[in-house]
Amino acid sequence: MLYDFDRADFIEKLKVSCSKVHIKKFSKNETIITYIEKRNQICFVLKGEADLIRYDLNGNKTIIGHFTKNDVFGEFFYPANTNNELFVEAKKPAEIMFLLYDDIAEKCKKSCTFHEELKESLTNIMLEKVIELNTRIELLTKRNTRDKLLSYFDILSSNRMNKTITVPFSFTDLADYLSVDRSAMSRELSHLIEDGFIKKVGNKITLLY
Amino acid sequence: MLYDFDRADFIEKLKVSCSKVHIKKFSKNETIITYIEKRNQICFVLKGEADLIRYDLNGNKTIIGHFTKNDVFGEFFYPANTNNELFVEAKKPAEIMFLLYDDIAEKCKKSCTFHEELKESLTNIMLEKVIELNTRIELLTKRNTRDKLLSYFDILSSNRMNKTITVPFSFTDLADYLSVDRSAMSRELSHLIEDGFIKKVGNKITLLY
DNA sequence: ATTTTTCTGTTGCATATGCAACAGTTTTGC
DNA sequence: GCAAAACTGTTGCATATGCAACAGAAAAAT
Repeated sequence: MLYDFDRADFIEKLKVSCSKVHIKKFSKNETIITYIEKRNQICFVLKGEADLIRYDLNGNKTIIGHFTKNDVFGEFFYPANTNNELFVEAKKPAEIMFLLYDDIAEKCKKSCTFHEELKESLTNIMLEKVIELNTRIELLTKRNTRDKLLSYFDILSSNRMNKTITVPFSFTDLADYLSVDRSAMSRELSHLIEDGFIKKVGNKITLLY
Repeated sequence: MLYDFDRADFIEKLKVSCSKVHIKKFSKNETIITYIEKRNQICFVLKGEADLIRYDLNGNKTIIGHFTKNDVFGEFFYPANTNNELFVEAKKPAEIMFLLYDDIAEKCKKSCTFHEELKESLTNIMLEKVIELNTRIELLTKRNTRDKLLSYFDILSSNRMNKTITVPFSFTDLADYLSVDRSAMSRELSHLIEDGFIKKVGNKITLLY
């Protein structure tokens, strides 16, 4: 069944048994890929963390996605006609595995022992990606900063089944992720504390409701 | 190659040769599905138009997605743990084809002549969905209403390769789609006209830049 | 250990946005 | 064909948000 898919297991298998992949290390703040030409590239995070970042024409930065171990990204998943500068940057020392979709679809047949399984896994990865993106859309469609913050905390909280969560961003980056001004978000965090919705110690947030 | 995938063709094939699908007609404003239980349902628009709608706890309406002929939707693509009321509603008289993922993955083998192709097509559909959602995220991360409107018009314009576009929504619904207040959006449209960015006749918009 | 850079929480101010209300128009339903 | 409902553009007002600037704290670089 689809929802039992074990991505960690799949990535490990791919790493050891497919000759078409290659792996590269990146130090902090290094650019992993830019979104301009490799229409069929798929990337897997083996270690570390990375952000998908956009700068628009006004210089506003937006964190489109935040990726950690076993997450997947790449231009393969992105519309080709975007006008903005897009790139993925390592936020912590990272190890990334690269793969071309064409190698799965066509040429890999001889070298991989689990070619069919690989193709099916790709479907699973897509599905997870779709769900991840729909979650993000739910966040971004909230009408104000307060609701964005609360929704974001809610999602983290229910994922980890814990009322206390550790924000995996700096608050500067969280603002870019929620697509709001940093100082305005900071102010709203203070209000949430005043109003008794949350408790905040460093980057640990406890939901009080 | 993946980017040559012909979804219209695929849907037609599925319709005539798979015994597992069923087709149903809906009149305007009728609810097609609610997102609560059918975790593996996939829906195809054969005719008409439909919106994926969310009402949050404050009663705010958001149009999460807008679907026309050959578009795909369904709870299969949505995170299970969402707290909001979600449903798809026909905006024009619609004909929808329903399919369960499990039927593709397992049981369909005997009845469908093109089972393998079907599975591969599903990957393509997922990929298109991912790209569609990433486009939507680009829109929603714009910091203000003006940029959202211009981005939205840009996307329509480049899709149809025409500086004049027909907005497929009422302006009321467009506001819900961009996740902004209707009157504020209306005001901003007026400013865009004043400032010479666009021309507007009814629901036809011409980009002047 | 020391310097430099980044992050954080604040605040004052300008402005964009949300909200409510209204009237004119268009669309829908009967 | 008529009445009801939905859509549209506008406005006044309250407020949330963006923007700029600042100082102290924390983290990174040397």
